Amino acid sequence: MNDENFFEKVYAVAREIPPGRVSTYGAIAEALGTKGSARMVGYAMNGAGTATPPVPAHRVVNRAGLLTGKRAFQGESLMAELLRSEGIEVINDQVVDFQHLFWHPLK
DNA sequence: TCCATGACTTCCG
DNA sequence: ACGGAAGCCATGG
Repeated sequence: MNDENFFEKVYAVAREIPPGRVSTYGAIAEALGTKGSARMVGYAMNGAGTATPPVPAHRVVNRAGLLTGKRAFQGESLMAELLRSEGIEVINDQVVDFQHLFWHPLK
C-alpha cells in the first residue's frame, strides 16, 4: 500500500520542501536517483492528495516555475492560492522569483 | 509480454 | 523567439 518505493520516495521528498519554497519535478527525480523520470514524479503526485500524510504538491512545479499540475487540484486557482498563502507570489499560474524560491532536496 | 498514458525535459525546425 | 515532436521512466490494462 504505502510501501511503493518510487511513490513513497516522491512523497518523502515533497514533504521535505519547507514552507514558502518550491521545488521541481526534475530536481526531485534526481534526488530519487531517477533523473529521467521527472514525469513519474508528477505521476506519483497524482496520489499525493490521497496519500498519508498529505503531500504539499502545490509546492512542486515544473522547471519553468509554472503550475502545470494546478488542474489536479479541486479549485481552478487553488494551487496558486495555497502558494500565495505561504508567501509565494503567483501570477498567471507562474511562481514569481521562482528561481529565488527554488529549493533543492539534496541541497 | 506489449501497448498506451502522463503534474516533464530537451532538441529541432 | 516560438511551436511542435521525440525521449525519458514507471504504472496500468
